[in-house]
Amino acid sequence: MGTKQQITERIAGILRESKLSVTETRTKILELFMKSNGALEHSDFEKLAGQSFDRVTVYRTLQTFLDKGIIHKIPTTDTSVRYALCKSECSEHHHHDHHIHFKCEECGNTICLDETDVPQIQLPKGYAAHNVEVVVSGVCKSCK
Amino acid sequence: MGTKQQITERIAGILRESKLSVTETRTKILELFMKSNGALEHSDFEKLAGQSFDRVTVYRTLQTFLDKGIIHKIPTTDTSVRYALCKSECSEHHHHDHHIHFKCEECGNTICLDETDVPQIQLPKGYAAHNVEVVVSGVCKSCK
DNA sequence: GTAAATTTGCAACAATGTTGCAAAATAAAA
DNA sequence: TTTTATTTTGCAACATTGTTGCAAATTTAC
Repeated sequence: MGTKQQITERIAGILRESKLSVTETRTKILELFMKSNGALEHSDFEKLAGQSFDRVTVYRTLQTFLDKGIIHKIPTTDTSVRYALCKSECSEHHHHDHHIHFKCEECGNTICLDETDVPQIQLPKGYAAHNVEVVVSGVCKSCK
Repeated sequence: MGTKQQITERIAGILRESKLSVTETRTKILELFMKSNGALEHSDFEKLAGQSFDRVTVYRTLQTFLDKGIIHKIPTTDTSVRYALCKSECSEHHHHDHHIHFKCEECGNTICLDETDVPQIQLPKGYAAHNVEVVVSGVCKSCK
């Protein structure tokens, strides 16, 4: 994954590409996403960071990242909202979120299965599909 | 769909099958589900009913219906939780939620496409799938 | 280094979800 | 049908989560 220094550089690059100021909070939140290798929900940021972020700042930062296509949301059946890093093909104007999500019932982690494409769905006549979200739940590799 | 009388009878039947007391609130909430032909979220109940339910009662009623397999949740990317009626094959111990959900971007409605099966997903090695949720968003029949 | 623009943190608020408990409604028993 | 036991409801109080305005601090551009 590279040295601390390299990661910080990479993060600064991502932010500049999206025309965002490189701030401490944004850098730390992106770091958490890179380290976590899974989806994070709002409450994770205040815990994981060790230090405490301001709640409002986290909300605003996540919204900004969403707007710029740096992260995407993952559907859940509860009230939590989960976010994950987008791959490089995503941009502010075009989201290629063509992978499925896997939620492990053991460890609770949600991860993006980037190699697994979402299937074609044959809808009834009269329906037009713009986006397909797939969330599989079960037991993940590590918990098996 | 039958007369008001018939519907009330059918609802009472559903409740008794699940060993639940037949109460006014439960009956009205099930009526709303049957009328709506789509998914409902919590705030809908207080609005749709004309009268106002107690918030706590609605929460508890929905939780009870979930436990008994009368309704199921639908994943969303926001903090709202959406519920829809289960078909007859569902029970307290076994959920056959093998249909996909469609969310219309025009009217905002979410409906169950009961005829459309959930596709088989080929997961990477080491992952075991227990449940697959599919939510398609786009434009529905009525809004086209 | 200074000025302009952006971001942050606080305070205050709004919305949503939860728990305990007494009153009311429903079901079961007599 | 009336009485008793069980379940459900509604209220109050609280906890959690998300939002907005604005002044202070930070970052960027000059």
